[in-house]
Amino acid sequence: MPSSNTISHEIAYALRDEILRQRYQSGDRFPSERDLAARFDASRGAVREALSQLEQLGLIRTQPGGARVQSLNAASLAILGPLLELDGHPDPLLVDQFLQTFGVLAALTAKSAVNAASPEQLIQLKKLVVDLKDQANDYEGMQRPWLELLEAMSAISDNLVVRLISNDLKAQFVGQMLKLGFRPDLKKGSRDRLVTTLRVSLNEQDGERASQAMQDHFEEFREAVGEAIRSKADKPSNRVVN
Amino acid sequence: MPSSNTISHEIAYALRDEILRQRYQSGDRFPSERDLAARFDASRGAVREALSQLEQLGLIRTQPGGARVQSLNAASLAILGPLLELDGHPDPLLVDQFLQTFGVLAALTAKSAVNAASPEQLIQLKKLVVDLKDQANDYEGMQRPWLELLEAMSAISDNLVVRLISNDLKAQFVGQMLKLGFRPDLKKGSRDRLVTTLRVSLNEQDGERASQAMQDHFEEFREAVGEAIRSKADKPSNRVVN
DNA sequence: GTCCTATATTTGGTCTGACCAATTTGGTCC
DNA sequence: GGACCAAATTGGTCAGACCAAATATAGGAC
Repeated sequence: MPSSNTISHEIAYALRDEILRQRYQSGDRFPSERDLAARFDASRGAVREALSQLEQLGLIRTQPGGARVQSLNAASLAILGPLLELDGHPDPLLVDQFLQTFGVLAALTAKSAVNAASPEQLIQLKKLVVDLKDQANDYEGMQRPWLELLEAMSAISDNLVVRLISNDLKAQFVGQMLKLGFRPDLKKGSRDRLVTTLRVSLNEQDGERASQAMQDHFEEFREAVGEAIRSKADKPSNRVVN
Repeated sequence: MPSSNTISHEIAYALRDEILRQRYQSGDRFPSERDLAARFDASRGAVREALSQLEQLGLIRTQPGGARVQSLNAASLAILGPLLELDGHPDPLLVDQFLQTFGVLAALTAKSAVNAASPEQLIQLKKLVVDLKDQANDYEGMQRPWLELLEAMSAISDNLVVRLISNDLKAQFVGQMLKLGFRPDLKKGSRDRLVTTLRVSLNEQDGERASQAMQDHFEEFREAVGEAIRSKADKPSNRVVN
């Protein structure tokens, strides 16, 4: 439950949690800085720095006269991580949406990468795909070449927009998953199919096909994760909506 | 140009600009808060709030002993906007990447929305598609129903991850485009094709087809924007003096 | 009673100056 | 040259104060 070494981060963490748990309605007045300083037994400066963080997250909007809580839908992408760890276990729906989104971005990356790759880069990618196939079946052993392949494709496609999104997404999601010791296992058939199709697409430099392979693969992965989550937590989750 | 009413925002703006212009190398020491306070003739508190913003953007990392500049690739999505307006005119490559990314996300939204829509929602969507067709040819007149359609689809598909990404993306990109008085015009044929295909997909509740239509439309839009930028970029830009 | 306006209060934004703890830095000693 | 220790630097926090914008309140006009 920790989240920081500094007081301002602790305050920000606590307040962020309250907002994410819908303790305030969108549009509500937020407690004044002086009240918060008293409540957390901190200085107004520390509170202000915490509020500054919440403002960057798009959770509140400050203005002389008072701060107000904003709609969650207007928030920044950076709240995904906190949202995922709200109740100690990830919300299945949110995880599903995450994977779906990450899937289309990965597919786009694959398409661009394969289409734009130089001959040398094609060779590099082929090598990584082989690694993917030869790798052991344990989770860590398989995860590394997989991430390497994604990273290589990302570097080749050189799409800063996708990279920035992936930064945020990965930082928040992967971190949460690992923290929970979460290892969905992917059926071997799915991986083999991916490897085969990727190989073909690389040989023919057919980005569209690579994209499709990636998309299909993520689809299967998504289902595997969904099952894993369902079997792990039967407890009802209170998803935050709207 | 300035960018805010408060001093801390102004400082953050200036420093962000310098970092984005590669004035510092990744890993470099950042000037101390006291130095910055002296330089901007402001209090240390105001500087600290500015640095807090930069930290949220992932541009710097602070620590007792000194702050350091981080790699741009590790930054948050929120730097896209500032990056777009760096030299007064948007970087064509970045704009292209943006539209490509936004396109696949819009396609995903369309697929989910059409597949998940209730009968009433299908009717609503059809209505919006008709609006799209009937609308006048001027830019503002066409932009509204288009945004309304996207918003409706986003609400129906209810994918918080995509929504959050789109928030950041739209906030930064659309704002920049409008600020530059940028109105790429889309060939009428492209719009008609989109309307027609969307109609069919709605009638048959075929998400896949809606997705494809969206994707194709964005592709054409992307090319139109590319041309518009190229034809505009000939004018000399008013560079900021270092 | 309702509506509008002028006033008082609350609130965010900023400043000054101070203290602590962690990190750097620089020099010393081996 | 490298390991080690002391001093200077730096970020994190606190306290109290002032201003301007926004809000809440009281009062008057209808």
